[in-house]
Amino acid sequence: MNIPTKYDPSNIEDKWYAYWMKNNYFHSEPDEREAYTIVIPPPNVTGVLHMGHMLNNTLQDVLIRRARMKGYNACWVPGTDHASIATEAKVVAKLQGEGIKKEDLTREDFLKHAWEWTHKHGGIILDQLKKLGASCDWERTKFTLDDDMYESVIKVFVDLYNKGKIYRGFRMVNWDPVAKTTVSDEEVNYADEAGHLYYVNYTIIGEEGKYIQIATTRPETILGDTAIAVSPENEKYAAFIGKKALVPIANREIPIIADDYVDPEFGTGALKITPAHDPNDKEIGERHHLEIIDIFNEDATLNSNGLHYQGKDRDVVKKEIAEELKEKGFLDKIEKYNHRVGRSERTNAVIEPRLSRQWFLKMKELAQPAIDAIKNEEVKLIPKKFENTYFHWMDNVRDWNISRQLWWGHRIPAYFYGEGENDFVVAENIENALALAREKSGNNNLQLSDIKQDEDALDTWFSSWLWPMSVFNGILDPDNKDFKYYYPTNDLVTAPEILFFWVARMMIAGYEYTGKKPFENVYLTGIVRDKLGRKMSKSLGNSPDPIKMMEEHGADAVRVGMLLTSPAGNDLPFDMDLVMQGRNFANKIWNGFRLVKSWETDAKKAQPEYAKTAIKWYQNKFNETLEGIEDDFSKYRISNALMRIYKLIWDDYSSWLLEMVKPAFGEKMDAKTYAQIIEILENNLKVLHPFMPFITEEIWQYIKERTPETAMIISDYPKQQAFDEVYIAQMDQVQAVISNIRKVRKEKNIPQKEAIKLAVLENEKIQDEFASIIIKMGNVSAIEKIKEPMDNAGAFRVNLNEYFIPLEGLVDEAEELKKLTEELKYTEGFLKGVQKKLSNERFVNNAPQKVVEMEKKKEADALEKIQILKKRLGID
RNA sequence: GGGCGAUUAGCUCAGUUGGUUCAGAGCACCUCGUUUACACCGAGGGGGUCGGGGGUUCGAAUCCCUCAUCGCCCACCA
Repeated sequence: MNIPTKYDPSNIEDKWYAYWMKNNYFHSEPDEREAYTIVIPPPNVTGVLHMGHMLNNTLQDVLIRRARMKGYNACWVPGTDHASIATEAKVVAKLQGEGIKKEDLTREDFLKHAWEWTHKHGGIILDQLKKLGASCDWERTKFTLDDDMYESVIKVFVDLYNKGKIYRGFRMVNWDPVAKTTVSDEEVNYADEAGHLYYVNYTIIGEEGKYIQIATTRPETILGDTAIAVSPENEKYAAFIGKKALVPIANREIPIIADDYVDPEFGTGALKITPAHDPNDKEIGERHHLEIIDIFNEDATLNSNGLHYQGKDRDVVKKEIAEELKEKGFLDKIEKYNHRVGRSERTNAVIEPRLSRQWFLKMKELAQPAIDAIKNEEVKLIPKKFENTYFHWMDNVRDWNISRQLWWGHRIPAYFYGEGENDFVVAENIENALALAREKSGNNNLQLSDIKQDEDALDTWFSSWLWPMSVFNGILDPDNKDFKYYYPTNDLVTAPEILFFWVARMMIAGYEYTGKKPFENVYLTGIVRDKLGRKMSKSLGNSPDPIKMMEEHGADAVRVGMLLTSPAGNDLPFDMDLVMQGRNFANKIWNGFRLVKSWETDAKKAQPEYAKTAIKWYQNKFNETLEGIEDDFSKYRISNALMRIYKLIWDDYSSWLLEMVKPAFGEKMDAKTYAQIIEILENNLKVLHPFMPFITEEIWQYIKERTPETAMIISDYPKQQAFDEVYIAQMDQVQAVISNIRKVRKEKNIPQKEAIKLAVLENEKIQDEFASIIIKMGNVSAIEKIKEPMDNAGAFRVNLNEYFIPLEGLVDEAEELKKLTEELKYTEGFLKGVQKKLSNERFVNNAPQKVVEMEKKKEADALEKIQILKKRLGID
């Protein structure tokens, strides 16, 4: 067999993914084992894989593969999200490129285009995940617009409506009067712009000659005023509260109210309230049940409420109305004033806040179980620091605006049968709606053609909040086998940005519909950034192409690169160097395997002492590491766990164990050692498999016979066994001795090939058991025990043992003395510190016994060391 | 403006209830090395008054106060 010196993942990775698929290892069906379930955060159906997905899905795959190997029935449900806003925007843009306007299409035609688009681009991202090695149960792939998923959403809407949780109300939207459309918050750019503050007097009814002065940047909205608000703490206006004022020009009477929102220090301390045209005014209006007067048309010209300004643009009106106010004596003064103005990203038009009728879900009560769940740790957020943010948001949760003015999505199942505000019913389908409508209206002559479904679609999150339930059909058929088996799921891996949009809402829905949490642990990843700390984005062009990266360096290398510096909740400063580190690691593993593979065995040969010792040590070390990894995983310190196995394989296994047991050149290895090394290698691979699935599966085939029932991916994870810490510590000493020998070799230019002698002062405490290791690794011809320090030798001390390497003619005595003197000086200083501590009564009395004992041992050791050093220096 | 969090080696980060191994890891860096797995390597090495200041304590990277700087979320003030 000819194994290349460099590991080449390019063919290997696809080969094994195909093999795993062929043998259906990813698929899960309920059985007697305990389930371990993850539902994927569904990516946009037409999206492409970016670095954020890479991180997120690598983590999920690590968790699922580990669970699978640990004997759980592991199920990772993949799927995609219809992403109404993003997808509809893409389809609209695509149609526009073809000269087709959305307004010219019927809903049905538009949706046809949208489905075409979805089928063309949909699911690409899922295929890309396969390249990464994601072991999803592809047979369970779901799309949020699948029929059953759609039905679940509608069922939930109807149910919540019937429970009185869903209502129609008004919401301030960002209205672009040029494009005549709403734009999302993300599409509004705020900037400071120069403007004016107008001081206007409103006369008070019944108080002859008295007026209340307000300051406003928008005098044109005066015609929509329905109140004047002052701070309840503001004594200046206390007498006016409850009275009425007259709106200038319009000559309407409006109440003077008290509201905490008003800052008594700003402007005049009195605020005109225009609920139809300002988000804050709207809220104040709701608190005080104020009238709403909308004065604008779609293009921001004034409507009939604008009186004689009807038909004129808002900016024109601003100037003209200021003039009129001035003429009539209402305008006190105009000040220059800079304020923040929002402009539409698309048209640069000044955004007009506009009231729009929307569907809302009442959140306050629904949210309570989700708050409690985090409080009593039924659901854990990892890292914990997000809990504060979570509570802050949940405690102040607002009603959820669940309608979107889009076609691509779940159409709101509300059916209108008349023009009245309440002439609608909510039902799963139009037939039920008709029956309900007849009942509600009392009109039995209503026909299907008389009722019209709401045009709007639901917010995408209104479908994804059901995801952990609906992927198992838990909404439509809560008693089904799958749902009962897999739900609640175990871990959720997602980004903190959607903690509220998604995670919190899934919890809300979970408790509302099952009474159970949807998942146990929420692992929140960070944002993948570039080296300069910038968020990776298309527009910056700083995001590497993950597919290309995996093709060039292997998915294993990329996975390692992603995980190496990604503690939970921290941003991940991505650097290609990390992938290189992953690639180098793969190569290291590969070559370690090549070495083992190259050894020939001799069944008649007895196991040498050094091999026996080395293997005993490694097995202890392995179990110590395994314990650490278990601990890391229990705390979701995934990168730490990876670092442990990285160091175990690179340092302990490759640099130490393999070198320790390596047979001399031209010699064969004893069969027992070889068999043990193979077992060790296999266990290493198993622990590594969740992180680097491909290379481990590849190497495994050379050391085990492969049948469909025995693949690395479904092998048993090593069980952690007891280990001897003392034995590990003893080997640490041995390794320190070997390092010191190498150091002396380096200083004195003695090549490793040249055997040296080693002497150790008789008082040594290290067992002879380890001598064979020192002899082999240090290329020592013999270890001699001596009674007196040796001259003309390279000397070093490990703990309280002093070693000498005879170096006739190579030793600079003056240099040696200097080193010894320095060491003595340091140790004496150390001793002084320890003794000072121990002579402090308060320390001895207050510190725990264990700590005091430790200090005493330090003191004794230091004293002994000082004696040794002094002896060497000839001081007695 | 309100809330939350951070600041430890050149970089990215550990450091679990204050006390063994408390100043660590990986990468980067420096020196030497083509020795029979690997130069995508080996061996050895240097590097931090734990952001500044003050306090509590026998003892502080760890607890408290304060200042500075930086992030995130929310509201973005007539």
